[in-house]
Amino acid sequence: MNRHRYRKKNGDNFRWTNPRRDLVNIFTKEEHLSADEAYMKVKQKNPEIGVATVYRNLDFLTERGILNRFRFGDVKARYELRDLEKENHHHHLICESCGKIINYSEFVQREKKLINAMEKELSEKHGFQINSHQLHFYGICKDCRDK
Amino acid sequence: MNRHRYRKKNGDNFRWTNPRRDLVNIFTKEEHLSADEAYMKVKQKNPEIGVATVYRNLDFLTERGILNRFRFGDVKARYELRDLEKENHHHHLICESCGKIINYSEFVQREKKLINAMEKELSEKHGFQINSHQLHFYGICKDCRDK
DNA sequence: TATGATAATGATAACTATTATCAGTTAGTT
DNA sequence: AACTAACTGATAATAGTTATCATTATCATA
Repeated sequence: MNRHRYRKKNGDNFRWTNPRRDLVNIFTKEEHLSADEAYMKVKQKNPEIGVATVYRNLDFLTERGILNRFRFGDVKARYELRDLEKENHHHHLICESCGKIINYSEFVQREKKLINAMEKELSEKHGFQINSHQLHFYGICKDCRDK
Repeated sequence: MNRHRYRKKNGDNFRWTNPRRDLVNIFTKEEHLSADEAYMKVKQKNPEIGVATVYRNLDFLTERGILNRFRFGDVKARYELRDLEKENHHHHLICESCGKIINYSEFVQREKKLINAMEKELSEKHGFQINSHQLHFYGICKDCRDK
């Protein structure tokens, strides 16, 4: 009886551990952290934690659809909480000078129409099943321009 | 006299060397190569070449606007010749299963309108000077679905 | 055409981000 | 309480890239 409950609750027997909870908490406060940045943050709460655990759990959370993983111009991967509500759907402006990342959610409505049409045509034409899309703008942010 | 000619010809005194020529040639034949893949290819023509030279020149060519550098889901960077003519403007479908990259150029007209509008508004609102954009679709390609 | 200046190269060491291994720990189940 | 499997932290290993440095190649001028 409990067994079924448990199984039901978390699909394939994973455990909701402290490192996982901590990571998610951190990403509710700050976005676009890389693995090492996230590692620093968790360490403040739990100094015992190892890097490997952070990497493993960033993978874990990404696979489970809790985090999004991005690779902007940088070598290192960056993460953010997945936006479950459509209202939060957004894309990114990336500053090529300082690396700053800005979210924007303007145009989501207009974009959605186009994206839907594209997904339809592309899947028909290329037999490609589209799961997600990323629209990135690269350029120079205000601060860097002012300098 | 010669001096002026020379200076004029190649802005800040770079030299159009064999490794650079070879790399560009390779990318006219094949796209989306990573540094190590490109290295293998140039080596066939010039076995003396070193990896460092390849990395350096991929940077060089990217900075000079001759190549585009991308980072798809993968850690490694991939390159393609920059499309100078508008007709070649395209984006990418990336298979999350096998890593295959497909170019597509459908919707470029419709997209352009939206992108222009976005660039305008985003630059006004965020003071961000946009230099380029990338639109990537992630999903599963036909071959992988059929398996 | 010799020369001096400097751009570019190749070998290799160093570095950064990430992944694999493994023994020990923890949590959930019986 | 005992068993099992998930998870952890330490650490070694790997992959991709960058830095260093001595040598070579190229061009502009003497």
